[in-house]
Amino acid sequence: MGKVLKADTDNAAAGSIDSLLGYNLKRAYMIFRDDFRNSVENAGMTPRAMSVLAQIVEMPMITQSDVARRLGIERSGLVAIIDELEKGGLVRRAAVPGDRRSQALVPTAQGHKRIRAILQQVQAHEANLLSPLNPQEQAQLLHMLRKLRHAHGNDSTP
Amino acid sequence: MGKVLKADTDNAAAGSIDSLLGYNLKRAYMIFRDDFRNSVENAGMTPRAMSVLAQIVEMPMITQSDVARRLGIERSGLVAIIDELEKGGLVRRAAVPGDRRSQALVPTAQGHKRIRAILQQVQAHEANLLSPLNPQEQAQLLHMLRKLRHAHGNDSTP
DNA sequence: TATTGTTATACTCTATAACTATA
DNA sequence: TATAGTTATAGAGTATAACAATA
Repeated sequence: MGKVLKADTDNAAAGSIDSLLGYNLKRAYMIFRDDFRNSVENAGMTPRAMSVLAQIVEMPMITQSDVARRLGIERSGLVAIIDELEKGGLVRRAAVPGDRRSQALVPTAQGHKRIRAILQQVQAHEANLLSPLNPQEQAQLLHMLRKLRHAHGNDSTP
Repeated sequence: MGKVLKADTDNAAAGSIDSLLGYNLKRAYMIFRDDFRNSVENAGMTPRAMSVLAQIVEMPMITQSDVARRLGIERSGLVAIIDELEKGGLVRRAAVPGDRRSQALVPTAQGHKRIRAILQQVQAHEANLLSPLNPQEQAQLLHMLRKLRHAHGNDSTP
């Protein structure tokens, strides 16, 4: 057969799991997850709590339901995370004028400081993990993952 | 500020989780995992069982421990999976001449047939999921994920 | 001593379902 | 009736620790 796409003949038998994107996504994800566990998570912040805090800092006064939708997770799972963040003084629940059902989430000064520090730490770790790829490849990888995600909708189907 | 890497200014505030590779890897992985659940897994094959079967087909007479090492999972978790595959007539345990501790794993004719069918099915689904990326991008994505994985070692650190 | 397969166990993550108070 | 937050519960997925047989 003729010249197919280069990556297909890279290394592994086509028709094996090594040629499946899903499998390779999982393995790559595991590399990053494990590293996270050995660094940031030991400092008492789970990946989820981090993404939640980041979301709140990015959009102050966002409601819990909206955070859940944006991150593609369940509302119910958020409660404990917000509790924890609030207990740590990083976030507080505030009343929403005009809708007494909702709780708006506001980052504290400490929350701002904390997410900045964590993001820096994670970025440093990621730079390390990504060092096998050159800068162009790193940018491409990020670009394509984002493109995939946005093409499939930011929030999970309810 | 000057022109940085294109992907960095794509869409989201740099310094948010949307610019983290780990986060985007997870979200992309979730897209593929969810699709798998709604298709192949409903036909009675988990992602793990599939990767194990594929591995055995690719390397007949591989031992359980070696499968575990290659897939980056624990030996203990393999037992139930092999039991299941064996019960389904896709694989059988065989004695290893010269080492009575090991169990070599051999695919049956049915096992061959099954993994071929499943791989085809998964590839079709992946082609669909990947359609937002052009063929070159798809190849690049696969290439970089593989590169990452192999750079960080094929097996998880014990 | 180290390794293989195995079992039993525990833990993490996350989803589901049901409730309440609002709208 | 639908939505927000909450609670309790259950399930998947996976790791850890220990054990017997064998090297």
